Amino acid sequence: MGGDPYTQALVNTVKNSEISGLFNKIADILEIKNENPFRIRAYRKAALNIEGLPGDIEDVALKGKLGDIPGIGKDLAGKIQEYLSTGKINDYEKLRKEIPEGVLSLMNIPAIGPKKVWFFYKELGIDSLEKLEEAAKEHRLQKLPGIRQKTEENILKGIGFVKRSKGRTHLGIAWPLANAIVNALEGVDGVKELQAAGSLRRMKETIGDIDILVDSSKPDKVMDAFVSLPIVGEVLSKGATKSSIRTKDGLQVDIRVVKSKSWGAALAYFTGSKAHNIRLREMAMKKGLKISEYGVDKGGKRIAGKREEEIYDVLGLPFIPPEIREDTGEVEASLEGKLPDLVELKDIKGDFHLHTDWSDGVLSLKEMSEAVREKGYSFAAITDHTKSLVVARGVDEKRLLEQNKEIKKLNKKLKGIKIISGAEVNIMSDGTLDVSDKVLKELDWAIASIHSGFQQSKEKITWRILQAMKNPFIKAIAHPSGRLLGERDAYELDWDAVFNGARQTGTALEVNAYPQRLDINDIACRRAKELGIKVVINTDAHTRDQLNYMKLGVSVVRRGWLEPRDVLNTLPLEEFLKALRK
DNA sequence: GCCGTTTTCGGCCCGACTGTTTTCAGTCG
Repeated sequence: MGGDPYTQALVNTVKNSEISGLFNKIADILEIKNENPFRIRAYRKAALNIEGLPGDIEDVALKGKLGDIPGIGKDLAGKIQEYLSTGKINDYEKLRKEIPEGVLSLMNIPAIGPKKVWFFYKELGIDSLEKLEEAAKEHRLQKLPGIRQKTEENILKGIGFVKRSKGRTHLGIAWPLANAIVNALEGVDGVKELQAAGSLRRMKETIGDIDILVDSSKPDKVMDAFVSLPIVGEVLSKGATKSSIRTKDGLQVDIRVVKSKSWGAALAYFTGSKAHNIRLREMAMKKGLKISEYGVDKGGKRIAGKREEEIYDVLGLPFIPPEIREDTGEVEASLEGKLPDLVELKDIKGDFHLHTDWSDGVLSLKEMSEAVREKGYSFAAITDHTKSLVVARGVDEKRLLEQNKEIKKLNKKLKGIKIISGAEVNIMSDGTLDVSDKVLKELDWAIASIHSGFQQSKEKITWRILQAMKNPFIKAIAHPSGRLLGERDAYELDWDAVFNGARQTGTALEVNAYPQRLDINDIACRRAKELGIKVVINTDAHTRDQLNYMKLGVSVVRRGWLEPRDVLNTLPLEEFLKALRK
């Protein structure tokens, strides 16, 4: 395993999240114990920075560079070292004896924070979700001062939410929903501007909740319209400038109304990431400026805030696109004038992973071809499943050659679009492909992917992929990690070997834009770019609507800092085909 | 517990909303 930061991030950030998890737990306990809030914040900040570290913390520790991580001083560096060498942090072991694990877990319930957790534990000995639920149902909480019916109800609701919570929602669901909300509120009286912010605007692959920001002279109208939307399942709060609802599907949506003069500052603030905002605020402080969600102040005077660009302007920074606001080097790049010229949807000239009714797709060859032409692309590849994928009615070699002929005929008739005949070839569990070279040779484009044997060893699966890469007709590996967000983890893979293989054989890696896949992910994209490996963004569409997923794929590579030259889809056809010569 | 071209000590972000109060504490982002 090499020491490259991005590969490490992909395969081995286990220690990072273990340590950041422990620091957060320490912070929770200190909070419950009502300790110095700044000490608590120090732990939280350190946890955030460790979680967002682009490499393995063990490597950083080996180089003696722990102190270089923002928020890590002598004490916390010592605790990290202690954990890496002994697997434990002694101080934490002491703290957890004071506050049982079950008590800590109550912090996850909405409406419950450190004060109530401690209060319930101290007064009623409540140390688990179940005990709290029982106490609330028996109205025993109401016997305590400051707790009445409403609080008890909210606690029960919160427990219910935690119990059925499915965790984060993927972009494929959140993105259209946010758009629908924005569209529905656009026409409300007094609304000047309206936009989704938060992790959704940064296009993270999964999001916790949706944040909508509104510039309106009549906030009450916005609030009324918002809580009356048909998607609303429950109104969590409704105020003059801030409201929250939970949709019928359980997704929380927050809305916030600001004045025009604060629009830009609020947009920056609510877009985040938190780590990025902290960096900006720190820079501002050094310049004697103060950034808040309302604007930028200098000596108590407001000097910026109306437009988001102004926030970066006053700091002397070029505008940083939302997708890379993660404090993983974008501030430095901006300072040095080295921000990437990120790929845009309009740069995409084709889609190279499409299914038709020859296998498990819905559209005919002709319908799919016309659908891609409508998307404004000048070329596309049909890549139906091959024979061993029986569940998807994979095509055998004979049918594949027939389809190839059909496509040639179709190309003569169709105007404004060039269809490339291809296939999504199965990588069998023994590393062979289920289509012969003789047939692959007839195709313009073949991608290979794993659809079976997910449980094999890391070495075996890696080897299978490397075998496929060595085949001169395989131009790209489709959905390389095999993960399905919220459903299935990625199979185990030696990513160093996969990246090396891709580089040596000139094989591209796919960014599959299917919302459950988004595979390879943003971090891997950044790694690929560093190594000069090309990526190709494909929708894997089986229907007309799914062609729209391209937007999600583009957002993945944008988060991975990719520029048009890093992405095969941006090339004109001739150059595309030339780039494929292995 | 961290940090430093104002500082090695004394700062460190705070406003909105709810539910309980009768002027405010707790939670959240």
